[in-house]
Amino acid sequence: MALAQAIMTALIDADLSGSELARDFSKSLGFFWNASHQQIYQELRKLTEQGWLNKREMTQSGKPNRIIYGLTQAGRKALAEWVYSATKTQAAKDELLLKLYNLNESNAQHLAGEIAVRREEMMERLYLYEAIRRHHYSDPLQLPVRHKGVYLALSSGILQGEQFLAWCDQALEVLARIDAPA
Amino acid sequence: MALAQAIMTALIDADLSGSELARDFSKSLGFFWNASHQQIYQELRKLTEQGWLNKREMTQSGKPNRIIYGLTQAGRKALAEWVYSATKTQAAKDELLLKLYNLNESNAQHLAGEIAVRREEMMERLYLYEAIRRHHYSDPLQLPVRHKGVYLALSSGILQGEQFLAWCDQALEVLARIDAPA
DNA sequence: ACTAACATGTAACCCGTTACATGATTAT
DNA sequence: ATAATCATGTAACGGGTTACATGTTAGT
Repeated sequence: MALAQAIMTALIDADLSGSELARDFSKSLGFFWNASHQQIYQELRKLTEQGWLNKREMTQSGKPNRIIYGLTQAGRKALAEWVYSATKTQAAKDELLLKLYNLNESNAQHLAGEIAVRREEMMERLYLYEAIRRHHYSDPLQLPVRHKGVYLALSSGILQGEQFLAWCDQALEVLARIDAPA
Repeated sequence: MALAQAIMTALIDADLSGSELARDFSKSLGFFWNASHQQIYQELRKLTEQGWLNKREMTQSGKPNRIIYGLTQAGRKALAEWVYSATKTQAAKDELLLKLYNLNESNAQHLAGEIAVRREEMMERLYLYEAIRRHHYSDPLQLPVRHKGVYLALSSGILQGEQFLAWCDQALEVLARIDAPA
């Protein structure tokens, strides 16, 4: 949908190689935007051809050479303009909700188990988010403007996560009251 | 991802035509699972070939004939088994969060406007959810088991929506404090 | 030498979206 | 008659996922 802009956004502050980008997309920015390394390499080629990124090879001792990508002036301009374009959204799809539509006495405990696992995973993710917030965004009012935006995105993740925990608790309570079949 | 199961789930209680399914997928179940009519017709064909759905033509006075689909025994069995399979999740992708990573003095008011619009849309959606809850799920403890699952899915939507409103308020406050460039 | 990990890719497939097509009925 | 709507589709395209491919370096 907007992988190009996601990559360019990741390159605002620092030039990165494909593998570094892939790693970032499974962390920070990746909390809100997933991308596999295959997608990333393909998009990097397109963006370079388009003149929005430039690349340079970096010889490393002890590692294969990396190709470092950076935003061109044209790239920064395109990214800044994109902010004003129509904003696309892709709603989440979670098979768990669909499965709940199929709830019955037999599968209630199984679904409760799935929810319990999800709850744990979200707890871990929230610890991570909170750690980032504490270390980098403890005083939101003092942040430079752009970082306030990043802080809001992080906030969104934290609020969503907390809401999810509350929902899990409610769901587990409901499911626990359903008697197994005779 | 699981369009087949989404369609079968919609057919648990009642046999429906393609167009009715398409309408449902822009309402109730569709709150959690989007699908266009093109997808639905294609999937209906596959599911019928597979023996999970049967179809019958219904002559209507005053409308073109509709083809009504219903679950077969094999279909119900497959759906019940699917509940125990690995649960896939597709995280939401919202360009708005990405755009916030690009926040600056110039675009802050534009982004605030976008968030205000989103807030309104979510308010409307929440009114709808709440209306459904009041009319059909006012006493969750007394619901038949399967409907308790549906109620939990609805609950999830409501909690998510309320969380989103809270986030919008927070974001609008932060953005309002950013001074426009000279 | 051999294995594991790193870095960069290519190819095939699936699914969802957009655009287009067809026939039938109702309203004007 | 004609336009608008309903119902059911088909075709082309694009993005994402999965699987596979290749070369390099570090560790043993």
